[in-house]
Amino acid sequence: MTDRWALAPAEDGGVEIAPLGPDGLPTGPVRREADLGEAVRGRPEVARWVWRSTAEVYPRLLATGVRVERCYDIEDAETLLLGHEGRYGEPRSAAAALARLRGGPVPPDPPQRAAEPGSQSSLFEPQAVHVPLADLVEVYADQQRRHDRAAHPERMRLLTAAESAGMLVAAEMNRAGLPWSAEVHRRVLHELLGERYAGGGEPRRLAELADEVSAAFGRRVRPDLPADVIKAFAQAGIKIRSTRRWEIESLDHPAVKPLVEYKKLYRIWVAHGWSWLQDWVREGRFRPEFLAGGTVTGRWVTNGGGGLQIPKVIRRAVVADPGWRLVVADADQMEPRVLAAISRDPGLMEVAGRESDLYQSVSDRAFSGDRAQAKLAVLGAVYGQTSGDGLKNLAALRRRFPKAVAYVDEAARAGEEGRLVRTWLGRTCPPAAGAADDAAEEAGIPVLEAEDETTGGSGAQGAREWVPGYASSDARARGRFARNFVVQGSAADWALLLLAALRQACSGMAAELVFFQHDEVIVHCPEEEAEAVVTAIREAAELAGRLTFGQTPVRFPFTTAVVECYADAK
DNA sequence: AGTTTCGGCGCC
DNA sequence: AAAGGGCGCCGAAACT
Repeated sequence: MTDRWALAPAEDGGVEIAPLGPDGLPTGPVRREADLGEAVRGRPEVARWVWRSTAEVYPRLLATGVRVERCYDIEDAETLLLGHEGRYGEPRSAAAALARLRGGPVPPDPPQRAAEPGSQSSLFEPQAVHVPLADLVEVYADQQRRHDRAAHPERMRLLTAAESAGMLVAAEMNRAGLPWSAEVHRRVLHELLGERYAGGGEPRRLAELADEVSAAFGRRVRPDLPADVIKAFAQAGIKIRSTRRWEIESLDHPAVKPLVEYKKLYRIWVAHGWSWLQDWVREGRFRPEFLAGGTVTGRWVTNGGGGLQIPKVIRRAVVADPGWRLVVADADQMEPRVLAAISRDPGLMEVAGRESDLYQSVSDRAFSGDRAQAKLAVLGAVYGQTSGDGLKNLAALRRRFPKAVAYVDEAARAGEEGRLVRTWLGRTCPPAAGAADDAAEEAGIPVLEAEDETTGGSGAQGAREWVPGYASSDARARGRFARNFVVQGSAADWALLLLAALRQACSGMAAELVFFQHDEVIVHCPEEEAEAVVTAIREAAELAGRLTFGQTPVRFPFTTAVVECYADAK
């Protein structure tokens, strides 16, 4: 069961396949077959399929009813390996990797295309450069050798395997879709926003709130225009820098209440209103296009429909099919648990070794029981808070959990200095653009930004004014980024292993993974499978912890809920 | 007229 | 009281 085979769809619609040996090179001749689905379906003994791009191949396999257990995505691995080697920005396509191997001219990557409502256009990547199987396997064999040269070869192998598994999960989720009741969604919209008026203008409730805002100012004000709102407050003798809610809310003015309410509802209307429903929900499913590893930290993104930003009130529209349930599972305090696992801070590991509320335990030890302060301190340490109560709390945290804080401090310092920063499994933070520039600026030397090639480098168009303190604030921003990167990214490493294990556990059931959001997963399953799924999630979480971080006392508990409606999960 | 950036806010 | 990390999305404003 250790068979690995390489696969490449041929340009004429057939498929090329070849068995691979331990070195990653073919052990037999490349075979051509007419049908992609049959080629895979007829070889259940293959334990891992090696291909250029999961997004190219797997949706087509799924469309013919074929699932695979494991794969290896060469272009994804190329991206991770290049990053690890400090070569961010080099073209990552298989064609480029092949050209580097052979010393030829390296082709730039084809441009990405945006998703369009209702289509799965970008999944098929028709613009990608075709690489024949005989060439593709050379790239693969070379990548195997490059894993050996990584800082931690075993972890790097786990990373590329895990992200390939994530891509299988993403493709399967894209196919399944999130169960969505358009009827419930419309009911929620009507309750919140009132009737729609003909002509596509604001619904009744928004129009009323806009009138209330205008009445409070004594003149016509459009609450959706920040410039208009700032001017209106200025005329009322109140200076504000922006119209952000936290800045508005503290003001003493009769317009505040309807304005804040307007902003909240306006957001629902424009981002998840009737036109969103029209664009993104088909046949009882919302299909955000999940993209594994879509961010530098390894978190996923969705392409289209704002799939990872579904407002809480709109989650009432996520409803299981009749007789089915949603198992909604949320990792408890994932980021501080991951920080415990990667920093090996004894105190934090002890706290994270229990399943009980981690923030409460931290507050008992360092914040005299004030959970809110403890949570603020932990998140501040992870996000790089630099002012306010955060600093005071950070000092308390540092006294009790010195290794944990030192770990993120060191990441921040490395980031500021432009050194490579990696997650636990080896995903590497891109070096900040202009790191060298900033070093120069700190020495007081004005620096020009990179010049636009199309201007021929003649003008001062790209010049940046030199401002005292500017460069160091930029460096600090890179520090915050790197500080967060090691925690958020290592959490993403762990989450990939979790998904892979959960997918494996569900493979014999009707249950399907339908949603994943950083530390939260939803499985859609027949009611009678729900308890088995809950168990599978718990076991997958612990397995992922061991696989990712090795021997560690840190636990990764989940809060799970078996519900018919997503909104009932919390 | 078409494209890019900005402001604001949703989620974690 | 004041504001730190990662994203996507929308309309308006600011550009070419």
